Amino acid sequence: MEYNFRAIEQKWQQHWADSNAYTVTNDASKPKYYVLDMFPYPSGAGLHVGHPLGYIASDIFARYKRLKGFNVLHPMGYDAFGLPAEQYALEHGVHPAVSTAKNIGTFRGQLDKIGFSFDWSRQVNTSEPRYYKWTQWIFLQLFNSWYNRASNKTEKIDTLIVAFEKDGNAAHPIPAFGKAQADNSIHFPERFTAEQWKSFDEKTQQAILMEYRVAYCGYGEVNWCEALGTVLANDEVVNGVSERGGYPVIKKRLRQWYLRITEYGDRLLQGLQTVDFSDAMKEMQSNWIGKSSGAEITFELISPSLPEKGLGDEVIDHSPLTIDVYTTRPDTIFGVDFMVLAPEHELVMEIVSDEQRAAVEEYVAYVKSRSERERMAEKKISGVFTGAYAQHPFSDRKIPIWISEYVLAGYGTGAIMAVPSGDERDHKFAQHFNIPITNIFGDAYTGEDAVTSKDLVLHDSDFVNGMKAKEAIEAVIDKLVAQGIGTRKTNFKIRDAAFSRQRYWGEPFPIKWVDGVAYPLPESALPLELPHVEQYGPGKEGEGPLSEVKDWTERNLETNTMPGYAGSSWYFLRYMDPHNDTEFASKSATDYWRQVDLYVGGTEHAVGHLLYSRMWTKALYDLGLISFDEPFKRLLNQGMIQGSSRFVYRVRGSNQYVSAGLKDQYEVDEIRVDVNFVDGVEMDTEAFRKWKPDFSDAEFILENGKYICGSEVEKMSKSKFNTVNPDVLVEKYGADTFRMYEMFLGPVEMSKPWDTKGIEGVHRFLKKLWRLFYNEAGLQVTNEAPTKDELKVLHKTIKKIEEDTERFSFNTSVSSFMIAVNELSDLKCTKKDILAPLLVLLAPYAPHVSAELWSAIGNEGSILDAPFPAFHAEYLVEASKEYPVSINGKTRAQIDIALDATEEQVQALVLANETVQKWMEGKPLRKLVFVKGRMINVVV
RNA sequence: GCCCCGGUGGCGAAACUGGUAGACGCAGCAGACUCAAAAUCUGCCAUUGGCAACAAUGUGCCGGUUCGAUUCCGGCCCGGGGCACCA
Repeated sequence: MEYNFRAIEQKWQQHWADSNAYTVTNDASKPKYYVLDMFPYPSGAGLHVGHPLGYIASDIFARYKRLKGFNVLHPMGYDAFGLPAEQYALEHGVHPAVSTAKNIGTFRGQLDKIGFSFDWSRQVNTSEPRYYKWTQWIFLQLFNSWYNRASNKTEKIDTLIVAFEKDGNAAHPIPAFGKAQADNSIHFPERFTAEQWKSFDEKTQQAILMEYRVAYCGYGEVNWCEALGTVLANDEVVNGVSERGGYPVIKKRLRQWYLRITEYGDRLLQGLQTVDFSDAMKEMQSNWIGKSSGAEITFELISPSLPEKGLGDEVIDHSPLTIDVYTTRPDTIFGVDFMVLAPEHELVMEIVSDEQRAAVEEYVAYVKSRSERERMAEKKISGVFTGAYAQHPFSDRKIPIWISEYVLAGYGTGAIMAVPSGDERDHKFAQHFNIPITNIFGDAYTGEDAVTSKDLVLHDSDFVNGMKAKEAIEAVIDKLVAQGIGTRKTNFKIRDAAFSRQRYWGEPFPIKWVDGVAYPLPESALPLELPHVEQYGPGKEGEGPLSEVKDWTERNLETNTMPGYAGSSWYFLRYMDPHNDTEFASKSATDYWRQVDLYVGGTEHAVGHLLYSRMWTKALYDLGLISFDEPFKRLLNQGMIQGSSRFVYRVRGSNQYVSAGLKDQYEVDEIRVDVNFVDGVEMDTEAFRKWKPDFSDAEFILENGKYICGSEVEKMSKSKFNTVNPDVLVEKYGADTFRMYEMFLGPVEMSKPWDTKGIEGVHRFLKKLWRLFYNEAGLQVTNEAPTKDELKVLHKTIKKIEEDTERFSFNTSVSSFMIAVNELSDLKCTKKDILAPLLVLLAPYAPHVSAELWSAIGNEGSILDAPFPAFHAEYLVEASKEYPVSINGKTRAQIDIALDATEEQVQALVLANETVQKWMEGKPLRKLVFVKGRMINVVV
């Protein structure tokens, strides 16, 4: 009987679907295990072989855990809202709801063929009202919350109102004053008393509360993408252009919704220590959060109204202007030679001298005109002196104040103290503008480069002379605090996340505007359904398409929609209880499933999705809605599968195509060809002629009778003709072969180019496995007792598969299966006691063929729930190899031995070993030295 | 520029806390079966020298630690990824 994979796979996929074999219950009696894939947005392009890589890895692991006796949650769904889905719809002139539904259909069909164990009864789709009802609901929780820095927790906004009524905001200063003012006409002080609070009208009170809300609306500099007609979050902008489409992005001041993720910076950083992410991932996240510590120092301005100018009488008697700077190196304070303000700094126009005013205005205008992209592309040194001076806090030096675009308005205080001898950028700036440099590092500073080491003693630095950075930083901060002119300060690079899009295809905000105040809709109004519109392209400047919907604007509803990451920030919770109509997920469900034990996906979401979901989880945790504050316990990043493109070489001006080895003899043009009719590098010239009409009468200049293509590894994409469709491979070799081959390519975490060539080897393995069971005469499996050799093969394999699967080394697992089948073939093993457990081991990797053979040899029950075979070390205990070694003239033997052997077993084995006996020559055994798990040194 | 990760046959790769480097697979070569082909099976397959047994060399390069280094340490070269005026 032949291995008929098509019939087998169809039969079992049907069987498992009909019997709901993958449906899981929230069964608290079994230990749980949650394996999650990053859900896809259903693009219309269809899958290529790179897409299922992570899904196959997670499927193997989920099936493995199930065999190990866990109740495994392994769901799948669709991230259907957001820019990619909408852009696809726009490009194809179809309504996003229609294209999304169609793409989901295609996607599902492709996935089903590969034989995944997803519990589709738990499927979620972020664009369905019954799902986004709860996205909106969670948004309302965030809107109705504030971050209490004192308790370090997200709390209900009511608790803040109570605090205001009692003590004003003395204990809870506004986190970023002015940031949340959507309406510039409302004014309120930064600090207020209880009485003041009570005296404010509703509008002012609401404006104040907005300054605290975790989800808030305000004016801010946002990344505006004209081509996409929307605002983008920082992580959606790469090198000054949009991540999606590569369109230019400019800074623009707009009304925007934000998430106050900055308040969670410290916890997001600390939480990284409790999760199992790769070092690279943790580093990317901590770089993005960008915590630094130092001091904020107040510099006092020297009044420009100097006596010789004769303006003395005119000066109003207010206290002198001050400028706060942030520095991580307060120890270098005696090296301050100038200060620099960001051109956007609010004091620039106040401090500028009359002589410098024109130059400063010109420079500010110039900076404003420059796009983000230009700034990044040409980092030339630029700046202007303001004509103003500040007083050095500890000496009588006059510090000139400059402005320059190298100082960013959005970080720290938007102003710095410049220490050219201790900072590269300050050094270059000083050199460029010929500002004299004070050396505080003695001989270590040569005048060429700034000294950035923290391990050198300071010179010419008054009370910190002779100290190294660490000590001096403390000394300076102490003195600043004592004099009331500075504080210890921590800063974060992370900014609040822009949470609104001026687009159609997203969750509507459950917010209503009344007289310039945002009010939440009542829960009973959820879901607030996205209205159907015909015109869903970008709307008028700063406003989304919803602003064109009359019914919508009449109800004064918010016209922005939520960004793509809204729905994906909590979907892992919905899988736990997907049909719940009264809660986003019941507490009992979230308490049972808790964190995702294994999350599989690409690294591209490092600073977007992963950070946002971590933040949402922390907020929900603080509010008592779930009982864990990190969503993902362990993260596995699968590598990218690259395409391997093929080229032909057309002799210029002809229809002759020359093989790669001979192309240097001609003047040629390089043309991409579809990899699917190239076998390795040898092209099927007939298929090429048929490919496009242009090539139908192509002639070929061959080498050794073959046409050899050129090749290059690049990203897999349709336009490069290097995509390989999994459907084709599944049709030709079967899902089991495809799954195992994807794993066999190399470590999952590693990026590698796709190469179809080797798939035959894996297919041969499955055929060989099949022949252990069946020959021409039929089923050969017997109930005879296995031999020692057969048991050894089995248990060696159990051990390998278990270890390798646990550490995600799926490629070596596949090799181990091949070795096992080769060895059992050599032993002509047909024993059920060996083959049945082997099938269980194989079931996660090649579920269909395993199930077929498992039932063929008369096993009861489903292989999906068969117990994972137990490993017995005693079958492996025997010396397999000896190596004589001479060390320092003494003879030693090294013996390879079973890993799990007990000490007595080792003793017995060593003494029985022939080689050792020979060396010992009757002398007593002196010492056994374990060298490495399974190796021992014998000292005679 | 800074921070990660990697560099092993013709190719994809393995070697888990230092212990026979190249498992397993692809490609290649030789052979068996066959009228023939496919399928299958067997053997060979790092480099150099040799008919051979064998010998020498060999995990990007240079040096170190060790009885022993792909693995650990120091310095360099190359490739991939991330960050990039964050004071």
